[in-house]
Amino acid sequence: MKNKELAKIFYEISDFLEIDGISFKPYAYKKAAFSLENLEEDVFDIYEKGGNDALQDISGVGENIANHIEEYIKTGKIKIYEKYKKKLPLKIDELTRVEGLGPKKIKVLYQKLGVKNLKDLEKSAKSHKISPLFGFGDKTENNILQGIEFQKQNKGRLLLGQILPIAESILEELKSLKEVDKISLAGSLRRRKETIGDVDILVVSKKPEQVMDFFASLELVKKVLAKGKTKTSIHTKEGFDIDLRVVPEESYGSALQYFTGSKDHNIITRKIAIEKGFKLSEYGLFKGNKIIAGKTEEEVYKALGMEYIEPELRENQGETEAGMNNKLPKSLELKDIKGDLHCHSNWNGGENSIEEIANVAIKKGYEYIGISDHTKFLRIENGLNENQLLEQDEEIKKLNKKFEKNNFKILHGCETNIMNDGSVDIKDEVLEKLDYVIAGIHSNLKMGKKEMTERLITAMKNPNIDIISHPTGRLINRREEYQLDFDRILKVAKETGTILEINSSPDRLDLKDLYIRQAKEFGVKMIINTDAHKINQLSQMNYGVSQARRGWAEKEDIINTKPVKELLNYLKH
DNA sequence: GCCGTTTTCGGCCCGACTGTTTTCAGTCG
Repeated sequence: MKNKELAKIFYEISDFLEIDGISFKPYAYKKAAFSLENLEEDVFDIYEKGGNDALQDISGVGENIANHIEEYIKTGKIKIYEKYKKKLPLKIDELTRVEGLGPKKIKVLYQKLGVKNLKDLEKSAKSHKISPLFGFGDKTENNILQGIEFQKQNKGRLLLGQILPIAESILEELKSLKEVDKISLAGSLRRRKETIGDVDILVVSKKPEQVMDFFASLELVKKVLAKGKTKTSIHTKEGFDIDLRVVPEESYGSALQYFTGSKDHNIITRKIAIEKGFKLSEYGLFKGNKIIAGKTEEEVYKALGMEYIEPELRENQGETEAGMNNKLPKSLELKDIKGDLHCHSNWNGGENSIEEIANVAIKKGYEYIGISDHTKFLRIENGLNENQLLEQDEEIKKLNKKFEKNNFKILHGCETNIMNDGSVDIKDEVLEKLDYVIAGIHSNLKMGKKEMTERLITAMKNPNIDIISHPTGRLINRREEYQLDFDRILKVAKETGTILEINSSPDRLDLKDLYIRQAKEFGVKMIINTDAHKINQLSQMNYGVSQARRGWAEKEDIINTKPVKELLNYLKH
């Protein structure tokens, strides 16, 4: 699929144009890149079927960009992109990822100091060459250094949401081979960790050579790093590695247990085995030379004297002890989710109508869906004002009549903005009329800890605010959480009956696993929402569910596992 | 460079905040 490659190029062209001080064109390229990125169909196929005209049917793609795409399909290159790369030989994506650095600052840094990449940037900042520049200062220099440090910590790890769909499609391809008897993902991907270093796949096969040959010739392979009978490693075009291992049938379970990890979990389980007079390895659980378990994970855990431990829990956070005392959480499943209360429609910046969203929700088997559009402070998302919210209410009432026969209900909410003082940007008398209210922080993210905590607490004390969206504001690999006294937040959430969101968006996953577990211990209720801005994002619910599982949450902790009547009981009004 | 119930040109990308300035440019959501 070349869509992502092309999107990346257009994003870069957009940055180049911005550096050149050209207005509006960068916006056009960004829009086209965004469309391509989210396109379901391969742009090559679209071109093959309908030519240049079909390309221009893609939203944000006109004559010029269609020509660029055509040029790329035919020659593998785009001239103006090559020209810019020569003129400004910069690692633009690397540099713009540093928070506070945009195209204009990058241009100055390149012209005055010859900064081309992150390494140059760090060198210049450390030797204090940046602060004397016009328009820069001590604080900017410091922020740059902090930004670089943050990026370094996250190096080489991609988001779960980027990798899982690719890995699952490879899994499907391999599964279709008749030589493959059993197959599973392993490693951090199977544990649904929020970021993934590389992908591990385990296979049982009597003809490993054929499986390895097939795997090494997959379309997404950029380079084969190693290829043998039991292990093949490849580097993908997407920039991550996949290891495929073939293991004997009789030790499939112990191998899966071993390669799923985590490392700390494995150390603990091996210690437990030794205490019981066994030896645990990827080849099986042994008593002396005799194998006593290994075919399935279940029998391995059972032989070790514990309940089966779900992969998401295997982080050495007390799961083995809980497993021996029958105290593991009852695992939450995607099918337990009965609705999604954080969805944006085309009334604000979203893409689809309320009716379209409702129809997808019905198809998913949901009992309800909540529409929670942005409100007026967020101009760029076309946030709604009081009057528009009331108009929207009328539309939803009409639609609800239509959907009565489906036993399905649309709930009307909104996602208000929490201002600096903890108030929100919609009047209480309108909030009162809605089924529920979500409130979130979208501005002034760098407040001090005390102020930020007070800001959120004031919002939670508002009797009209039911749910706090993405409570800690992090963007994985890109932005730190707000500074918050999270214990106080949990205390006030419990006191006020405020629900905390587990946002399923793969770059948020906010609350994170650790906080989910804390919230559960505090008795704070949570809700898993997708924050979908278009209908296909409604399918990202699985990421929120696996995050909740990693946080030991059970059905009773998550309010949208409840039917609509019970759900409404958890809200404040 | 794209787009159109404002339709082939003239809008689009607004407003707050930060860090730098001393009236504002750059960045972010």
